[in-house]
Amino acid sequence: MSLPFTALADPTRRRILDLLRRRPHLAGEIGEALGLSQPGASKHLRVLREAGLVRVRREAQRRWYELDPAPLAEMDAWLAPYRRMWRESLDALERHLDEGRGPEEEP
Amino acid sequence: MSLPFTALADPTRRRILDLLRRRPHLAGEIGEALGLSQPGASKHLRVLREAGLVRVRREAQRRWYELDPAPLAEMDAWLAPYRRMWRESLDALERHLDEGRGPEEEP
DNA sequence: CGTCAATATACCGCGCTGGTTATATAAAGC
DNA sequence: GCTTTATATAACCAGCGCGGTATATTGACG
Repeated sequence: MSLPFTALADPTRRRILDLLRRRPHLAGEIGEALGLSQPGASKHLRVLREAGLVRVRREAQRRWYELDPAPLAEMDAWLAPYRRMWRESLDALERHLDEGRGPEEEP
Repeated sequence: MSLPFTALADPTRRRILDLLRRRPHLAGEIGEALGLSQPGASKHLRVLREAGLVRVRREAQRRWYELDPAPLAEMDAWLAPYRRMWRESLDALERHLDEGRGPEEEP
């Protein structure tokens, strides 16, 4: 359960997922899009693969990487009980705004 | 924006947040509850503080730590565009089940 | 003021990570 | 079969992260 959290700790890997969210990509495309060395991209993709966040489809020498969002659902499940809490904060802010005053500091 | 992701990459820090979700805790309570050395707990709490995930209230020598869920909302915002995707997978699974067959492998 | 209690910081060792360069693998094309 | 193309792995290195022990800080209390 911990794997997706550690995989997403790296901003480069989050950018990779943001790419794959639009459409599947070749490993090479990903590296080029993010300005990575070829082995650098390959290593990040391995981490994402082992976290179950991407799947690979072979086509000759090429590797099509595509997103598998299932582990993100686990993260979402972890977040769920907290969601209530920040909703409450936002609601309080809205009530404050409804009173006709902004949330600025008192002078 | 990256700070909450790296803060949550560590399972011990996620457990700390799970504690704080119920009620505020003293630093010492947290360390004891998780079987950490006192400085170990203190360091994790610092990381969470710098990520904006916890606030501290001083009371004599004691420090009450309480959750601030706001940065989790940022993570949730990052997750949002993916949510649609795993929902689709779940829907497909449900349709499959509705057809009267489980999702097991074909023999 | 000295001591105790609660927490934070300094420092250290080590394993993991992210990045690189060099090399291996695998398929395609000639 | 050799070369090119696409990707993966190996080997190496710098640096960070997390764990611990030792020490500093801060406030309460006598």
